[in-house]
Amino acid sequence: MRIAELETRTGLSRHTLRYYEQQGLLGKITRDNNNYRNYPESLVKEVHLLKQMQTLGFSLSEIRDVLKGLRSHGINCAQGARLLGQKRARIKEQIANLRAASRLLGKEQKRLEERARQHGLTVRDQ
Amino acid sequence: MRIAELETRTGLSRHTLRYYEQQGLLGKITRDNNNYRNYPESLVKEVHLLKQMQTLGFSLSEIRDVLKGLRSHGINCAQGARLLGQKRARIKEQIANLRAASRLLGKEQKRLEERARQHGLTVRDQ
DNA sequence: CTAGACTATCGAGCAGACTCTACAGTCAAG
DNA sequence: CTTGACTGTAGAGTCTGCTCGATAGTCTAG
Repeated sequence: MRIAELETRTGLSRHTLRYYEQQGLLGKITRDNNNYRNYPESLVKEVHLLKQMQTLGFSLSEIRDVLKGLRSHGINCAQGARLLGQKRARIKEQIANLRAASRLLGKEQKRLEERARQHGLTVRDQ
Repeated sequence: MRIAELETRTGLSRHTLRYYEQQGLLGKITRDNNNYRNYPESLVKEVHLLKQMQTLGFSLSEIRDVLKGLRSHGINCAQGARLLGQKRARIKEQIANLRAASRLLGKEQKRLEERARQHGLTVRDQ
């Protein structure tokens, strides 16, 4: 597919897509005779994973490593698997962190709601 | 406490601490007669929360709002509580995302391990 | 053959979050 | 009273991750 399609299907701008390619995040993109990029179908999924990992706080270079691992069919499988294992461990940690933060914020939230009530104000959902 | 102590107790550099203050993340810091900052004990905890939230992908300005909310004793309690509620909602979303990502990576990890085995390689933990 | 849509490269610019350097005031110890 | 550790301000520089603009090649329709 061409860049316009990938653009609409991933929600990223062409600028960003080309930037990602340049940063080695998308692997080798083949070109047509006219020098236009020809993205493989599979990239849509990869880009979605990329975005997801990004919202989870992974840096582009970390994501590059993971995607590289996923693409390593035939070679470096063991290494790729190890890398994914590491990322999963980090994700597990993050979940624990999130739970802790949520608990803490929940406690503070309650406190503030209590105070608000004392001030005669009503707490409304936005 | 002075900046050196806060530095060691939070693991942030003095540069970063002053930067955070300048960005309004630490609230109003009082000064001694010599113009040295005098940080309250409570800041240690706040900075820890700050760091935690940051690893969770919150921006400094979002964190500023949350910390402001926590500090709003007496005023804006309702608003602070609402804000915390919003952040918690976002955290909940993130947990769901993380779970999904972990599942996905787990599947890929298995696949790669399988392939590695086929290639006669052993998967070792790092 | 030309207009318009699409594609390409290259380089500049920008926001966020630091990080560092230069220069100067404060203070306790010797 | 000086030295050295500590503190302060101000401003420049860095790195990441985009984002935009200029300029130019390609292709399809009329």
